[in-house]
Amino acid sequence: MAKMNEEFAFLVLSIVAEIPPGQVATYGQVADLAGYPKNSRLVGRVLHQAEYYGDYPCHRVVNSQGACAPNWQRQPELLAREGVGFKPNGRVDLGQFQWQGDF
DNA sequence: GACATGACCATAC
DNA sequence: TGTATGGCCATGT
Repeated sequence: MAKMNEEFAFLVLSIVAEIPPGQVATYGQVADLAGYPKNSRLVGRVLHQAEYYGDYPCHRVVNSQGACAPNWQRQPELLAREGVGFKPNGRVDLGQFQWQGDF
């Protein structure tokens, strides 16, 4: 498919690709950087299709709670491999690993 | 074309 | 602090 605004998708993917290893970004953050602070849902949409668009570190994007995709078991594993630490509750420590690359 | 769903976020109580 | 509600937009049926 990939019929959504490629502009938005490209921005999101570009931002995701700019996330350094060992760090993560939230959907809202990526959406804001992409210029659509309200379209955080579309970020998830794009990320879901990210592999369709190409190879992007979509696993470095988590929700506001620092939790990974509900049905994506691979994500925490990839993040852990990147060096991202997880809390006992299974969520990423945003206060320590959230990407601050654009502020 | 309309309805329901979703890898969500922000606000309100 | 935790739950509840509204809003945004694309996708699939």
